[in-house]
Amino acid sequence: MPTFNTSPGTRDILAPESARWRAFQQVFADVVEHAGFAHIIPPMFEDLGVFLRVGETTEIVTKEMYDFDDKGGRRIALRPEQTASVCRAFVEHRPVTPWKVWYSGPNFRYEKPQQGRYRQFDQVGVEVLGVDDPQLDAEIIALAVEFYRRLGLRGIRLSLNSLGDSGDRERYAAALRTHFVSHLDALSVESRATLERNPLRVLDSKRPEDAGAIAAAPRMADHLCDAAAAHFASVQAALQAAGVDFVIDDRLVRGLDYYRRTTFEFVATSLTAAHTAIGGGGRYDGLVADLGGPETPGIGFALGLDRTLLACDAEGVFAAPATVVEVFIVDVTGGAQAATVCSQLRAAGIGADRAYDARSMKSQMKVADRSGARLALIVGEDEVAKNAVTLRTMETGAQQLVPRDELVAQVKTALGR
RNA sequence: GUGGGCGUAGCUCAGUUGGCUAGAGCGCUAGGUUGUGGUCCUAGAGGUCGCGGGUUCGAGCCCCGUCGUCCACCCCA
Repeated sequence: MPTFNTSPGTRDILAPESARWRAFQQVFADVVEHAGFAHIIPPMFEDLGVFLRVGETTEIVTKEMYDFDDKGGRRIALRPEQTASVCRAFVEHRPVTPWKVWYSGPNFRYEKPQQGRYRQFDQVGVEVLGVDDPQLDAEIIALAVEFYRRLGLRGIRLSLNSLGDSGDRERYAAALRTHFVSHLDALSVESRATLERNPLRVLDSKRPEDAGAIAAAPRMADHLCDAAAAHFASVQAALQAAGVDFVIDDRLVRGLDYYRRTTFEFVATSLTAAHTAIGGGGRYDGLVADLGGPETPGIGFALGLDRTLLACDAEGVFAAPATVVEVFIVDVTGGAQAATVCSQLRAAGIGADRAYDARSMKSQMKVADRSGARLALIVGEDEVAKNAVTLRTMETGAQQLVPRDELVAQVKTALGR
């Protein structure tokens, strides 16, 4: 018999981790829905063209796209991120602005997997379309910070930068190219190749040999037009007013070509592996127009679920929630009693489970123990004869006989409800 | 895409210079206790040693390939 495993870069999320994922998404939904964001569920695949707008020099597009031809001859790609899909949805439905949406779900990139990097990876995020106001930039960032706070994460560093308007970005890229070309022999081979594709990305190099040339490179701050500089200053002022700590990092470029003006990134200081960036975002004021819509400003962020949970592990916070089974029914009279009691308790809103296959009491008690239930209900011949059940508190071993018609009430009392 | 480490039971791993029927702990099942879990004791089930070739009298061990996985680079969440 052939056997199968998950495809590379994918995995099964089993309990109790799966419950933790759900709790993570629930906390996020609570935070953003209280801030007026509506849920959007875009499709997991779209026409490849939607994602090509992300930028033709980004690696997401050039080598990581999970794409294929479908049976209708369409060129399809599994979404590598959700911002482009949200913008496509905006152009398709033309909702009134400001349009504030949040999402949660898997994305796909064809990469070589390693810790914190998967071919299918989950993100939660928000997008706002139709608002230029720098106060929104600050509010978006503060929203992410609030979410981290709700998880219990403390070791978060927020890096902030402005990439300027599209004209600024081009002028800066040209200045960088000139600078690095004149220092070509000081650059690593890899960075020389990066320079060909996208001079801004050279700033991201972590190679020690590049440090000198990067330190001497022109600064983005000197290439911002007045409007972009004023916007950036307002964002900083609003963040300070909101009490959000940040550090300006004018080497922060980020991987997506569509970013304009404000960009930011959250780094988990508790993580030591390669992937310490657990979330990021920024403005993408030209993206809606690139997708055939009207000129519409946009801003948003995406937070990586897997990596954020790794950070939670490193800090020992946001543990998986406890089991929902509160009562376990042990029935040594065949199992019919367990069926009745189980459905009675469940109908009363009490988490209940039972054993099967008429196993011995000892064996059923073991299962009860493993289930994590606080209470066991034991049904044997004696109890049936007395029209009662034995209620056992697992932690103490204390037992009492409870008449069947008082069962639900007594269980609730024992559970402290 | 590049480089390196590692693939032996459900899990974590031993396995000597290549040499009897491949082991341990945990977990699982059952019993010790025919009405009681978490501790303890006993027994049992469970493995084509990732897969395919090769070398050899003989391969879990050596060689080649392949797949998977982990780590780093690249890049990013």
